[in-house]
Amino acid sequence: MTRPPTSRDLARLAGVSQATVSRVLTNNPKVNPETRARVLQVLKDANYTPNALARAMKTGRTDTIGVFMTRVTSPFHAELLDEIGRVLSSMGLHMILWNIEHDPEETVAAVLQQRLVDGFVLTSATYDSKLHTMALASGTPTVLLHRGIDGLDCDQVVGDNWQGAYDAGRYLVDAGHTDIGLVTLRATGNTSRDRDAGFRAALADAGVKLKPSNVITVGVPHADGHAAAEKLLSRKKPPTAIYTITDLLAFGILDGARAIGAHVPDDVWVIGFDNTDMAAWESFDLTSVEQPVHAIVETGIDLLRDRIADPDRPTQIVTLPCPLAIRGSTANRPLSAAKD
Amino acid sequence: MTRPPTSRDLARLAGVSQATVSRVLTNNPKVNPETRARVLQVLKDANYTPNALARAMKTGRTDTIGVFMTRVTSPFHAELLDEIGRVLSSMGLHMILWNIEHDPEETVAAVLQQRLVDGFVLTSATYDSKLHTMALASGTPTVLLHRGIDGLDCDQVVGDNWQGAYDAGRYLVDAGHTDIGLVTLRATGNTSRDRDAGFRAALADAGVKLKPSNVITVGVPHADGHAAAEKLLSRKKPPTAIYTITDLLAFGILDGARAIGAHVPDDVWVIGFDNTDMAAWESFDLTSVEQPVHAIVETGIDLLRDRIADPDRPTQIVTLPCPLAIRGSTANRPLSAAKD
DNA sequence: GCGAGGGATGAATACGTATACACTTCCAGA
DNA sequence: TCTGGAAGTGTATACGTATTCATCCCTCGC
Repeated sequence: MTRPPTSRDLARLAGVSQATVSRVLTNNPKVNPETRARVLQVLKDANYTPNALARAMKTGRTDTIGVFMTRVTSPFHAELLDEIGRVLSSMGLHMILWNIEHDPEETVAAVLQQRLVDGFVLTSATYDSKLHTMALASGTPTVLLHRGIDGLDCDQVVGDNWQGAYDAGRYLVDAGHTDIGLVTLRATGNTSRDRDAGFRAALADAGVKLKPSNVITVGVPHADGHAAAEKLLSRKKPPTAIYTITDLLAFGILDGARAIGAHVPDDVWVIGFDNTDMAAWESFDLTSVEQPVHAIVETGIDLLRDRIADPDRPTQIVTLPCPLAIRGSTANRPLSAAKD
Repeated sequence: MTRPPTSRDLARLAGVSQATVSRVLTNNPKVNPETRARVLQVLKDANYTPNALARAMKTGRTDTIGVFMTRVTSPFHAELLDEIGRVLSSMGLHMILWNIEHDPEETVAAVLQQRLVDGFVLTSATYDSKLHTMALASGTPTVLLHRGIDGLDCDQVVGDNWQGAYDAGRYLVDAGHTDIGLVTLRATGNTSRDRDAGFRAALADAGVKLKPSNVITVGVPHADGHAAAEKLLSRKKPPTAIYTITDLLAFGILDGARAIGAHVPDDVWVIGFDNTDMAAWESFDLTSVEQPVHAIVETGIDLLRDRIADPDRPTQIVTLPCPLAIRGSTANRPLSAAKD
């Protein structure tokens, strides 16, 4: 037959009622072992799979999680997405992926209310977006991963960006750097904000002044890091170290340095943020503050499942440490050399 | 009310039947303009969104496409995924993403029959996988993007990998190279096979011998390219050019070269395949055979929609050209130098 | 003035499953 | 012997929407 067989078709074949077939499918204990075996055999012979839509409509559960993300081509986001996919599938959950860069706001708004997922994962919460508000208002369980919103009554799992940035700053200061560059982003979310603020705090605490001319605010692409490095390093007296708030920008900075003949780390140290896989590549060999992607995702999905199971539980905000991964872009060297 | 309002609730509010509300929602012309306006107002006031599951169950269409993919963290795959997401969302379609690396075979098999998507996009078809066979057997419209299966009666859109590889080989030969390295993958799909075979054919046609010791078969990660380059370039008489079948491996090769002090392109030329965004980065500046990602995806999704609309139309196989993007990793230089 | 026909709407049903409820059988306990 | 209840199964219904069919009213043409 061209139409896929339904549980009713198979019930007839097995000589039982549709209800019994359904009970077998849901592992309902109230069914005679012999009957169960017979039905299972029929199901198997017919290569039957329950219609997920009908099941979802009846139970109200779709076993699907909606993920909102941006810039999938960015190395860190790709790793984050990969990890989310891994964890969800290990739990038997499907993933619907929405790229909020591509989807117009009204589309997203409609999607939120369609009840076609059991929960939402937001990875790119920003202060100037209403997405998280709308998601919460929809009544669908929601968790914020990677980026959080302070004070929002919503489960959140984020890295301790401020501390990670502080440690990076402290590390540079301790190595003797006093003329330090900061390539930063306009703070649209807590990540960029804290990665900026924590770093500044470390320098301030150490009494190292951050020259305004050493701070460059850019956009997200690699090319912007490239341009910033050229700008900073083509000065008469360029900074001896540059910290930036994403690995992607750091790669651009390394490239920019290469382009104008500045050597890393001899002429300038470079530190990124995210510790993506690529940071370990020979081309970059980048010191970077690590995002505990695995733990963030694992913890976040757990929180989401807990909330799906019990929507009224108190919200939980988890902050995970971001340790510094040291590599060749900041090879330690004598203090005097750094100051030179 | 805590439960989302249904069309029946709103029908009562508007003083019409549920059927009329439904007619308004589906833009059925057989409804009085005044009634339509009144209903629309009520819908808007209630901020109503139709239940996607119920609608899908009734119409048999979910407006969702299932995408099967691997290695999202690989630059090319990330670009492919991004493009697929862009195109689907521009058509108002949702995307369920399955990573066939993570999902066990039986999970995938079950998914294929659940009718929860209108169509499948397979981007990683391999000869030793049954995925494409199972997808076709499920009766759900399916298209193969990027990787194809020769002779399979299924819509396919692929790059002309063979020609692209041939052109790359020809380009090296024309530049005077005679001692050429090939870093290749075990041919699990048509891409790796053709990117290998086309290159070999170009050399053979030109009478340039490919030394067996110059051919290294590796795995997909960056590190494997790195290792291969070290192996090839640490010889007494290393090849003067290396071609490989993915950009990711090429990046590894560039890194490996850097690691042992070989200079690109003075000591060795390097050519990759995919022409990812990263190939243009200063660190790599990689000559690469371009995959027309945009055209592949756009064409592929069009084919898929056509097939959804008419399942019985003849299958179509589209092959798009893969031009060579030349960059600094193969800067042209005098022939004599190349031979030296 | 009357029937035909079209426009607008409501009532009823179906999609495929899960589940509350009713029913039968059979056995234990009085 | 009778009864209560458990085990197993079937019947009926609901999920929320789209759609067929029937109904009603109004207009138009004769």
